[in-house]
Amino acid sequence: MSEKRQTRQLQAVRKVFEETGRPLSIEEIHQLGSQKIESLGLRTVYRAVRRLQEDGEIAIVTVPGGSDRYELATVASMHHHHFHCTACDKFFDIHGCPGGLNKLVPKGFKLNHHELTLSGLCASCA
Amino acid sequence: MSEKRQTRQLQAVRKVFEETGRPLSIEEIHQLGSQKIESLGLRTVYRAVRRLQEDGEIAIVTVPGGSDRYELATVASMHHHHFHCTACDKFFDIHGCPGGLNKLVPKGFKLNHHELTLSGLCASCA
DNA sequence: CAGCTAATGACAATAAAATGTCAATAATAT
DNA sequence: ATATTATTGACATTTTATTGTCATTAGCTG
Repeated sequence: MSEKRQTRQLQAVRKVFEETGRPLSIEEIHQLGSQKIESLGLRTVYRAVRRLQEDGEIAIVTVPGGSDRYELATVASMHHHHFHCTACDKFFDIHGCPGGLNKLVPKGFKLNHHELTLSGLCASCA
Repeated sequence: MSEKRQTRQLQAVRKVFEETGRPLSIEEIHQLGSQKIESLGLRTVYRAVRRLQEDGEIAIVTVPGGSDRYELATVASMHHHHFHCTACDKFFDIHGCPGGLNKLVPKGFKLNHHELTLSGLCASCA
C-alpha cells in the first residue's frame, strides 16, 4: 500500500500556510519554504501542494489575471473575499461580504457562487 | 509610414464584438469569426485583437481561473461586472454594483478598484 | 488599372508552467 | 539499528498559449 510520510519538506510547506495566513502562489510558497529548508525544490513544492490539496488541508484560490493561489481549507471554508495589492502582488483575506447580489442576476440565470476581489495598496505599500 | 488597412478579417473580428456583446476569449473570437470568414486564422485573431486593443476599441478582461477575455471599450468604460456560466464557460455583462465596499477594506489599505464575478448557470444552460 | 506594401495564414519557434524520470536520500516499521 | 520504500531534487520533457517567419494575398493610393 501507499505509506504516507511526514517529511520535513511537507511540514515546512504546511507551516508556511499556517504562519502566513493569506493565499499563496507556488512561487511564494517556494520562497517562504526555502527560509525553513534551504534546499527545498520547486518540484517538491508542487507535490506538497497537490498532496495537501488531496488531503483537504488546503484549497485552490483562483484570482483574476494572476496564477492560482492556495490557502488553508479552514479559511477557505468560511465565506470571504480577497484584496490584491497591485504593488507587491500579494493577496489578503477580507472578511465580510456585500449582500444583495441576487438583484444583479439577469432573468433566467441561476446564481451559485460569487467572487469579489478588491485591489489597491496594502498597508505596507500604501 | 505604417499604413493601416481595413481588412475583411479585422472587420469581421470587430463585428463579432459588436454583435456578441459579451466578453470573448481568443478562441471564442476565432470560432465566431470563422462563421464570417471560413479561412480566418488564429494568428490573425491574435493580431486583430492586439490592434483593436492598441487602437482603444476593445479592453482586456481578466477573470478568475480562465484565460483573458476582451470586450468593447465602450462597454468596459462603464463600471460593471460579470457573470460566468460554469456550464458553457461563457461570460456575460452585469450592470449594477453592490456598494459599501470600503467597509470591507482593512485598516491602512487603499482601495482603488474592485472586480466581482458571479457564477452559476446562464439562461440557456439553466 | 497598376504598383506598393500591409496583412494574412501555414508553419515553426518560443516562453512559461506543470509534470515525468530516476538515482540518492530519509522516514517509518520491525 | 536495519531494511524497506516513499520522497526528494536535479534534470528533462511535456503542455499550452503566444509570437516569429515568410511566401502569398489583397487593401489602398495614385
